[in-house]
Amino acid sequence: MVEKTSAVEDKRQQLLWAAVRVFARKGFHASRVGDIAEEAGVAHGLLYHYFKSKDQVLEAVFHENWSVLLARIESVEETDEPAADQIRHIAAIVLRTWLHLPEVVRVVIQEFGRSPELAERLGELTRPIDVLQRVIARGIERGEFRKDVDPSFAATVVYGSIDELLTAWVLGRLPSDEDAVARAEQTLVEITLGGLQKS
Amino acid sequence: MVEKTSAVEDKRQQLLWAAVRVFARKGFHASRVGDIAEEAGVAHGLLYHYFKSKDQVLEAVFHENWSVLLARIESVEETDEPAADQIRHIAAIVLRTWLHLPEVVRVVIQEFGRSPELAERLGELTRPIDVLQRVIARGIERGEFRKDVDPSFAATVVYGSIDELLTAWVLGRLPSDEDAVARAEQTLVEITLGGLQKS
Amino acid sequence: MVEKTSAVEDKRQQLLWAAVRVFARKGFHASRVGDIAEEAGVAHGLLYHYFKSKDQVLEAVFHENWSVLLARIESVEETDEPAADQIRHIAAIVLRTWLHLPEVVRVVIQEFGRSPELAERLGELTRPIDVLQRVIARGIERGEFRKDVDPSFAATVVYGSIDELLTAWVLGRLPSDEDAVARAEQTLVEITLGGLQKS
Amino acid sequence: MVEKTSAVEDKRQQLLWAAVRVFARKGFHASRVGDIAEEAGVAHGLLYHYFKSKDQVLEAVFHENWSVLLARIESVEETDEPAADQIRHIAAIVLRTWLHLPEVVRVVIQEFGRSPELAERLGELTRPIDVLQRVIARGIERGEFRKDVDPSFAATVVYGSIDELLTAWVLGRLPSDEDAVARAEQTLVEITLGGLQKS
DNA sequence: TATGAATGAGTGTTCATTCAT
DNA sequence: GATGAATGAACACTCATTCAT
Repeated sequence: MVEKTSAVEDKRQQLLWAAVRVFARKGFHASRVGDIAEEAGVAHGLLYHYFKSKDQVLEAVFHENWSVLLARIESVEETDEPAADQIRHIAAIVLRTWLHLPEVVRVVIQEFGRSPELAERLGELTRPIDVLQRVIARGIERGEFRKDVDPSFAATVVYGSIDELLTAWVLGRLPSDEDAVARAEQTLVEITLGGLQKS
Repeated sequence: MVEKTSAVEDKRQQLLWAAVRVFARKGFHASRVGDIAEEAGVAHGLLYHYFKSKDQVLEAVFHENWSVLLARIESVEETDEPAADQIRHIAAIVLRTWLHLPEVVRVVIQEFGRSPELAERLGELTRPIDVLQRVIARGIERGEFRKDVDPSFAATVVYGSIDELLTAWVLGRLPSDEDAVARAEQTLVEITLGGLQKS
Repeated sequence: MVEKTSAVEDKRQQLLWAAVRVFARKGFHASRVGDIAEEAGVAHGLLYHYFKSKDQVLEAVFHENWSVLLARIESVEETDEPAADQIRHIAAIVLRTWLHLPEVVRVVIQEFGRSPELAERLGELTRPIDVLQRVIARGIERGEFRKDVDPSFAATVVYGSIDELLTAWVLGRLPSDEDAVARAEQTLVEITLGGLQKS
Repeated sequence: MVEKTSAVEDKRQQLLWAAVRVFARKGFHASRVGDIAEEAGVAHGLLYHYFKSKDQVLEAVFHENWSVLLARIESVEETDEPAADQIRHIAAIVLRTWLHLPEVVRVVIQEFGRSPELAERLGELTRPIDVLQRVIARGIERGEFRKDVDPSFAATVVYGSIDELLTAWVLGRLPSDEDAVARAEQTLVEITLGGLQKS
């Protein structure tokens, strides 16, 4: 019975992974439902057993990957580390996802970054920024950060840096091997927290 | 004759502006030719008098907006100001363009900043991020910036911050009146150059 | 064993009743196999254990309901009552079936009464209208009805009246409680016969 | 310019007539959009210039034919003829439509008669019954008809007779040449009124 | 029996593009 | 120039039917 259930879940997952790969390769709009089914090795009709529409597949790709990430990001908030370390951890969580699930990151970055309507419909997209904002606000309160900085601006800056790094990797503009990722994480935190200029 | 020409240019411009607004709202792929024509208040057939195809409209948006912005950004490189000021000016150019032409900024960032195909097709014109990278590299050479930071990473961080601010404005997540824009510009440069942490 | 068999019949009957209700509501063509199964509370695959196809379900509805009604109608023909009473009885049989099995009556009238293809496929079984026609013809022969009326026209008028009453009930245009049904039966016969009978 | 407008209307009308012919021949559900376009001699895409969907074509077929009929039926009410003549005229209007527009009648009878949902959506379908009901009610008031008959039942009987005659013609169950139509009209009124009128 | 996953032919609909006026 | 009717390739989606479990 366990096998039965998992077999069912398998097909859904197969389709979802196939969709991620196809979307990552050709973009959502250029991907046909048949491509996804073919990639998954099933008839295209089956896709409609598990998803209501092609759009819903994209949403599922998002929800079922992003929500995991979100949970992990939000758990960072509960630690009593210094704010700087919390930011470091959040950056690490997001950036390392690139190493495990590059296609997912590619799809999220390319499709959601390019469609404001879509991004708005899936409001959760911005929740990492909210976490960052709270972390920074607490850092300011505790005297760990400068008082003259607006937490919402600062959070936007940090998140934007993370997002842009992923974009650079997706587009192949920056090296993205394991080593480079580790260095990027380090540099990102150093710059946003310590600044570029000599102090 | 001047009037005649300018009248002609008017319709073309109307279509171009309409395209920018529509692309900004829905993304290029999800925008239909009919949407653009409707937004411009003309029949959709007219679009094909001025442009060869929908794709060509996007290219025109690119050439006739991006290149202007880019020229201004590149002109910053030629000054002999300190790198910090150059970065400040580049940020100011982009962010203030928001006040005049928010949709143009949005489309440029969204479509051109994230599409490998487009970049290829349009001949990989220089991107602002490249300008930033050169400015930072020169800042390091001249001893104005820390030596232990990779210019390409640093440029990504700065550019990402700008991008995310614009995104926040587009989506209404942050205030974007003239005052807020001025403060954002200030904060952005302060953080990326000086860091969040107390020094 | 009886129970076993009846349990089997139960599911088949459930499907058949469900089909009748769904057909009555949406018409045969617009009804999906899934609708029937859902209405019956079983998996749609089960339908194919009991019926070869969706078409066959309709045929079964026909054979297992229409023929019963028809047999009762035809039995009226065998009595030696006056034609007027025979018509009265036929109307009563059909209209009162409404009280017990409104959907069956509806489907029978709707689909079988109006579909040339079906009539052909099902071997053009005798229709109530034919019974009425014979009854009226005999009434004329026996001098009970006016001689100047074509029995086929007259039968059409009587049958049409019945049909339209049922339609009005199905659509809720006329009251259809037990009392109203009794009165309708009375009025229908009075009007159609009032004209047919010698005055 | 008149020609231009009429040419445009022509294509819409061409499609509408084509739809009527195709629906009459194969039934709505079995008719493909391509069939209609082919019958009209245009590309199938054009259908969507003039109609929102295949369903809407059916509705248009109905509205743009039935409403003409309705107007004529309702105009009968305004005359000060005896109720019997008014009924005679209403029957004549409907029955003679068969001679001019047999396919339209066929479609209305077969599709709307078989789909309660559709019939309900297009409530106007029943307005002839309402007219008949008012005519009969007035006939009773003026002492032209029996007082012991419910006008709504009586109207249903009369309308049902008309409807069933058309159905019989559509299905070829009764002769429907010009002569037969004239006789049917005569007989129908004789029978239904013979019963309604004081004897 | 009973389920519902799986199939795939069939079809409605969209939309970039063309073209007569 | 300007319009919007006309085209048709391309695609998403449905649903009757089959079949492994």
